[in-house]
Amino acid sequence: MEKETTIYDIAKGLGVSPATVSRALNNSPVVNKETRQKVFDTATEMGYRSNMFASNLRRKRTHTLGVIVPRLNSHFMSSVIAGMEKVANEAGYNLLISQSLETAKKEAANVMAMFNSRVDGLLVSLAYNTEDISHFSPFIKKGIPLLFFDRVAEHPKCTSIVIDNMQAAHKATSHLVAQGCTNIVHITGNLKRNVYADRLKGYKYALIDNELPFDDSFIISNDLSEEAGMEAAGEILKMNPLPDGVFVANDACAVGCMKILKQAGISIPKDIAIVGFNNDPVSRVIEPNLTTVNNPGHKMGEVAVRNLIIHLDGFSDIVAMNTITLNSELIIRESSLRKG
Amino acid sequence: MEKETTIYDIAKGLGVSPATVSRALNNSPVVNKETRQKVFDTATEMGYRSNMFASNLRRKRTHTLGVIVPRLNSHFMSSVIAGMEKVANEAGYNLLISQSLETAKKEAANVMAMFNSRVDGLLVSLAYNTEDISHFSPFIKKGIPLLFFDRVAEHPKCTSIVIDNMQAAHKATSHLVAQGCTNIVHITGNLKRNVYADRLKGYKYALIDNELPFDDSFIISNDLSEEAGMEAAGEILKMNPLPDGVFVANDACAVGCMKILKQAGISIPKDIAIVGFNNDPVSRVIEPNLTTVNNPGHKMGEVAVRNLIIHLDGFSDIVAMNTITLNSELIIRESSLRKG
DNA sequence: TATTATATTGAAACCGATTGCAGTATTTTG
DNA sequence: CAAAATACTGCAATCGGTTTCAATATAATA
Repeated sequence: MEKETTIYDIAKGLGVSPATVSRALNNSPVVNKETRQKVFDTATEMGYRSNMFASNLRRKRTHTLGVIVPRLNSHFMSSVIAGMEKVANEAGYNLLISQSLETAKKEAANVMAMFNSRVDGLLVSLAYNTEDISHFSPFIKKGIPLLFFDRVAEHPKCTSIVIDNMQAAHKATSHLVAQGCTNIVHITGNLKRNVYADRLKGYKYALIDNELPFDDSFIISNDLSEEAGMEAAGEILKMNPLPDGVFVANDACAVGCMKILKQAGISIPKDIAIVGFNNDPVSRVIEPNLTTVNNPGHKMGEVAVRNLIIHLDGFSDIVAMNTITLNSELIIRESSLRKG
Repeated sequence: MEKETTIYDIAKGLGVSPATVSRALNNSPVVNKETRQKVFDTATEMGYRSNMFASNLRRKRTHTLGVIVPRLNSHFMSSVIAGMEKVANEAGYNLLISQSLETAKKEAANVMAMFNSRVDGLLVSLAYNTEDISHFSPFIKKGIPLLFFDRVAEHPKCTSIVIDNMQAAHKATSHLVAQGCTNIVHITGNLKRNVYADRLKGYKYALIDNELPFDDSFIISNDLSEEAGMEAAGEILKMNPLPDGVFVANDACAVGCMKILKQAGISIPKDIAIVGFNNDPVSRVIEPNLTTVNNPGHKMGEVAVRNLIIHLDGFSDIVAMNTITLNSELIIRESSLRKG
């Protein structure tokens, strides 16, 4: 196990000082071009690699971004992460990723771990049951940039990256109405999370705008898992009269719901039209194919990291914009098409 | 932006030396229990957090594991990552994750990045077109543990975590035979990757063991995407006589294949029985539900990281086992059930 | 030619935790 | 009571870059 070469070795081998080597390796303009070239040459020759700890210790920058997500293994989230990784990698940043497994407790623990790892910035999508964001205060106090995406929290110092959930839900619901639905059930998650609260609002306003009654008893709230969707379908089947449309806040739950409805002999979309949310791969597999809202996860990840890095590199000391909204669009498939 | 507190601050505030503070914080047995308690108290009181760079610089350990995967946004891979994250987090390790996007070039770049980040160990699943593993030599030369999972490479110094792909494929194929199939097509990926080569072997030996002919023209090789599956279905439809079974090396491709076959009026499983691989969520959504091999991604991630950490913590200086094989099982669903 | 500006380099002090070695105080043993 | 063992604690070097400040050499200007 040979020893690591350091700038001191390079310096000795070249008869210059470590200071010069350091400057040369960092492309400092003050060092002579020939010297720099010589340094680079011997560096590669000796198999030198920079010791990031020494560097970080001195510079107090880690070039590492923390990411906390509820779960890694959903299509949407892994797309987000993929987008983040792409941009971060290109910009020379590392990603430290952890999952809260949907609990506020683990989220708080992860936040502290990230804090102790001294990440340069933190990207967060909140857990299902996070009540308040006081556990992020170490970051806010220290002025370390904190950025929320998808499941966001309001905070004057934090940027949020979202889609317009209300508008998307409005479109989805209006689409159902346009297809002739008048009794539309909405299945949603924890209303403390903006994404679900906003989708509910969009649903509600769409009904109102279309002069349909809004009825609390048409709202089913659960954890949006596939199993929960199956249970929700059971409830729907008991309703009298039977609803003729269902807008579900994610695709997994919509799929579970569809499975049971189909088993019960309901024809989709003829008896009940269904719209999901996220555009997960399953939405193009279930039969009939699921109408859904495309949630641009990959792009969201890219935008989030790019934004954070720009901020870190000091190019936008201006007032960081507080909310960035990405476009999403309704993808209409057979599960909701009752006309033409 | 208040200044960071260091062990020096704690030392000063307590009238002891930094050395004692360091030892106390690391639970060294030599320091007096009362002293230790006092150190811990003032540490929390002053809002101390350890500076990992200083510590890493001195100890030459990063407590960070590198992970390189082909893509993050597949169900299998995100499950693996989730499992890894769980174990790593519990053991106080960080995860540095990057994706090769299935190209050997980016894989090599990521390896170097990991090397320069001085990860304590590296976990890799190879890219689609990686030809040799010479780009890992910096790790091997330096004796930094390198562990492959799923898509592995043979190397005397590296541990591999896999499932028994050959056996799984053998079971899958034999199952098709047991269902009365005699003309079985196999759709596979790049045969340089063990997973696909082994699945092909399993398919082949199953045919032989069941006294069916093995025919090269029944092998379709592509990139296993859903689109590729659709194209493959086109080829299958042109075959004369029409095959009565298809074993596909992953679920996404199997799904694409099924879509086209169904469109063409083929009845699954009556005309053609189908088996996939991985047990992706789509396999329980497509109709008929897809028979597939359960690939325990989450567990694979857990085992990989646990193994690596045990190795790093020096508990298994013995001869590290070279291959760990996890169990997988065939999950039989309607897409292949022609009897009983 | 003397003076000033410019270019390039080096010495040494950091950054913050860890650890070998030595020192002191207290307790145990002979 | 002296000698030896035990229990803590502190000093100071170390890890490997970065950066301030001063020094020297060379070129430009008066």
